[in-house]
Amino acid sequence: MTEVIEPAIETVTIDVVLSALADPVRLTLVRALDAAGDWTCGSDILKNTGVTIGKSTLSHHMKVLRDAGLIRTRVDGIRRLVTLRYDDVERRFPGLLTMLREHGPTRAAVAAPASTA
Amino acid sequence: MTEVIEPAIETVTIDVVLSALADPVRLTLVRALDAAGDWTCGSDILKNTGVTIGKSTLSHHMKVLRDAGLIRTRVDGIRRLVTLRYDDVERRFPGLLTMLREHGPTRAAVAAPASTA
DNA sequence: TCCAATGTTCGATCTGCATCGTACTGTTCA
DNA sequence: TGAACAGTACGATGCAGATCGAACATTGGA
Repeated sequence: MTEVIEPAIETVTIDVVLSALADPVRLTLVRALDAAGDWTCGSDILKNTGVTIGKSTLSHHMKVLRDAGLIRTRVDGIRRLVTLRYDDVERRFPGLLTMLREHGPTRAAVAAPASTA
Repeated sequence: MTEVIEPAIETVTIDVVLSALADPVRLTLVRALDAAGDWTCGSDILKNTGVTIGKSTLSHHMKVLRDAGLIRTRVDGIRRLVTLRYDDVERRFPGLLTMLREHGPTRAAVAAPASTA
């Protein structure tokens, strides 16, 4: 039940949030966490999203998202469960996550793996 | 009165917008254009913001912002006047520009140029 | 006790992009 | 005509960050 340290939402600046969301992989992760709507572990996210990156890279991205105040991490036995800090983020940046939700993933990002070629 | 080509706001994706806003210089430019609220030329923006970059770099940033649907450019004699596509952007990404406006520039970004050193 | 699974940390590498300088275009004005 | 000005285009450079692999820590089972 140990909580991993995270910044208070009031201290998070929009500059950091925008930088965190500017990366396509991280954007995919955030959308996946939003869709899941519940505590999810890293390896499951990789399976669900189909993103093919190493676990060290995933760990790096998670840290960026955590430092940006976007996700919360909880230790549960062998794994780290993460979830979107939806309420916190919506309180500080109203409409931001809603925007991501309504403007779904870009076609290219979705159709990329199994194309007709 | 020639208008420089710009993307239709409906074709602009949030991925591109987030990438455009992730750069601190471009964020400063957007805020400056928002504060100006009117057609402004590039060299004036540099003066007003105190940003110290070459004109070719400024031109590059303007192109990124234009391609992201955030600004509009108009040719006026010897100079290019730019303005924020406020209504367009607010229509497609409600709350985004409001968010930038309310969450003003980070302290570090403001105090940087004229320090005590 | 040992092993497999999940993540983190750290160093190395590689790529994308911000920046610069130069050359060039187009415009205004003397 | 030519000079000055505003901006673009392009190639080169440097740096930040995305990625990887290996080593390590921790936990849960067999």
